[in-house]
Amino acid sequence: MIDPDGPEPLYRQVAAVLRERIETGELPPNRPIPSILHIQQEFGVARGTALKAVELLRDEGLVHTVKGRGTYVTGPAQ
Amino acid sequence: MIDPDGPEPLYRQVAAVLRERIETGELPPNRPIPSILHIQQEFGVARGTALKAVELLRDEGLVHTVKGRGTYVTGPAQ
DNA sequence: GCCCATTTGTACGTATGTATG
DNA sequence: GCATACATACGTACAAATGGG
Repeated sequence: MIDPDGPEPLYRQVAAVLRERIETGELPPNRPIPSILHIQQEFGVARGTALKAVELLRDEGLVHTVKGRGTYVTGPAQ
Repeated sequence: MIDPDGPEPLYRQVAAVLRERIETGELPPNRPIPSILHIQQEFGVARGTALKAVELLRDEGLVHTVKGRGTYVTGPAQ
């Protein structure tokens, strides 16, 4: 899934996996993506790394975050 | 503000600026100094450099750090 | 309104790898 | 070789917002 020894930073690798799930529709619009804790556990990365990955997707406009609730896939019509 | 090409190490230059702000009262006792992230951005240095600058002030007793909260100016009566 | 769990945000400490002078 | 500097990564802690009971 992700390669800790690869040249690509972990947070970029994690972001890439999530990005693909969004683009394939596995994570549909207006639905929450996995929480930071879930991402931590699934990919075996630290909190900061998971946060950075989600931050990247947010900067790309793919997702939007509601504090205290979660991060959601941004629909095409947003 | 700071000179990346100067002979003085960056972390010392950053520390010097913060030290002056404390001594002039711009950063008053028992008040937080800028966070590591803020220092990074303001001075355009890396995280490690910002950390090292604050570490220097801490060694001098000018500030004290509370993990998870921030770094504060140490009052005269401490 | 209050407590509590969940989730996100922010913050610090530390460590490692790489590059430069 | 060493000090400086940057980027990445892990771990931990405190704060704020949300929602359910």
